[in-house]
Amino acid sequence: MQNSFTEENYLKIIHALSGREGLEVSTNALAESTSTRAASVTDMLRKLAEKGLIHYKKYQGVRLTESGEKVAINVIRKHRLWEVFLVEKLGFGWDEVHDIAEELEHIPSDHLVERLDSFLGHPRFDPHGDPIPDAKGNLTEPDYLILTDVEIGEKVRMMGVLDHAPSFLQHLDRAGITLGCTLEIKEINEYDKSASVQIEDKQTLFISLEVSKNLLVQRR
Amino acid sequence: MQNSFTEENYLKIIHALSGREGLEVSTNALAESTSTRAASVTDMLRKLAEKGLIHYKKYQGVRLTESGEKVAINVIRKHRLWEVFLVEKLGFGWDEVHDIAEELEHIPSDHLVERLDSFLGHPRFDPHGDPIPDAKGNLTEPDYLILTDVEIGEKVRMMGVLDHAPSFLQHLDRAGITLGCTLEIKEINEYDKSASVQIEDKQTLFISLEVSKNLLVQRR
DNA sequence: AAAAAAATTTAGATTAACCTAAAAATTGAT
DNA sequence: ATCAATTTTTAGGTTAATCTAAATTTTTTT
Ligand SMILES: [Mn+2]
Ligand SMILES: [Mn+2]
Ligand SMILES: [Mn+2]
Ligand SMILES: [Mn+2]
Repeated sequence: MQNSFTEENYLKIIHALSGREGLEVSTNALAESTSTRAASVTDMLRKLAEKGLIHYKKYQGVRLTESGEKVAINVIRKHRLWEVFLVEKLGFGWDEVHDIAEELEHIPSDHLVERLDSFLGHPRFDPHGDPIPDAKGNLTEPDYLILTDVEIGEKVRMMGVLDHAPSFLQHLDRAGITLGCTLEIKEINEYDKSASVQIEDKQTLFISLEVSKNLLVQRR
Repeated sequence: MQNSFTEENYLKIIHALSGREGLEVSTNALAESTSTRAASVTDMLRKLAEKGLIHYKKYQGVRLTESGEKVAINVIRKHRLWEVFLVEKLGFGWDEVHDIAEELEHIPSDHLVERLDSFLGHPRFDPHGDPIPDAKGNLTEPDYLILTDVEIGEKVRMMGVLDHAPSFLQHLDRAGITLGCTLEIKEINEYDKSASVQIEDKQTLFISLEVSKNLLVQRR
């Protein structure tokens, strides 16, 4: 039996919320992320458990089974490949692609995904810096740091974002902060923890703590 | 309110069945084409009528309203553009793309369709020779002839197919009959109405009446 | 113009994915 | 360890899209 659109969304969200350690995910957290009520989540969990896609015992939270993990990673692979397509081939901005990819990720042909992957040149990362699982389902999260963990004086390379909201991405565009650019922390303001950051050895500007918390970077 | 996947399929099928004269379509014909039962069709017709997408009076068959026609043509536009993408960019065969396009045609972003159209270079026809409606919803069916209407000795160009079944398309591939190729009717067999046809001034082969009935061609 | 056949609609159910309100289980705070 | 707060589940409903079986309308044949 095929998994529905809705089931795939649940699996993807369970994957995201359980993090790399595969922690248990709570009913309420899922209700929040799926924009449904806890009672509806319970219904769906029973169904997913019956299909062998999650481990579920009442009141104990859920984890993906191997088979559920496989489905989730495949959906993530499709989501991220389609985002690359939209940005690289169709010229969309990185702030415009999430909702469209949210639909495209449920198109079911394996043949399609593999051809799309070739057409795009087997990209390793999506337009937000997130890694793209390979055809076998291997997904390795690179361990970047968050900008708030960088010391004054350090030069880092911008590698990804934690928040994918269009408004955040547009804010970065206006500041000239793009994937791969160089950032150097000049100073950190005691009062509000905002940072003065030099971008690409050019202009220096203030970055709020809110923004710093959502920027993934790499030492260099 | 948005139209569901199912509603879009009904509208597209009503469009196809009512032909260019916009004839009434019967409940049974729709049940056949949608692979559902007549009772289910009746339910859906009531809904589509309430939304103003079809003209419907009990026992009288249906026609699309202007608004329904617009939706149907937009779905057809998306279907055919995605088919061009799959063949031209991803390298699929013309026999492989229909089912995938059947899913992609329901992805809702207008912005996406217009960018896809540009990316593909505003193609006028899909891989099966079917015309692609423009962004304003204009769809002009070229008036091709069916191969059975061509006289002995005439040279024609192959412009499209009436049957889109993979098995038929593969049969044409094996015979070397592709879109745009030249065909000359050498003779017609009295017994079974099969035709001897010369393809691209090269090999001559027999084509059954069944095949001839599904080939659209143009005099030249 | 009946009667028979065919097409269509209505009636009454089912399934997936949701909901609200109430009950039960777990957690956490004294 | 007990009680209150929080979380989760159960109970009972709704809506969209389907179904079968029965009723009704239209069409065709005699
Ligand atoms: Mn996204
Ligand atoms: Mn992304
Ligand atoms: Mn098709
Ligand atoms: Mn086509």
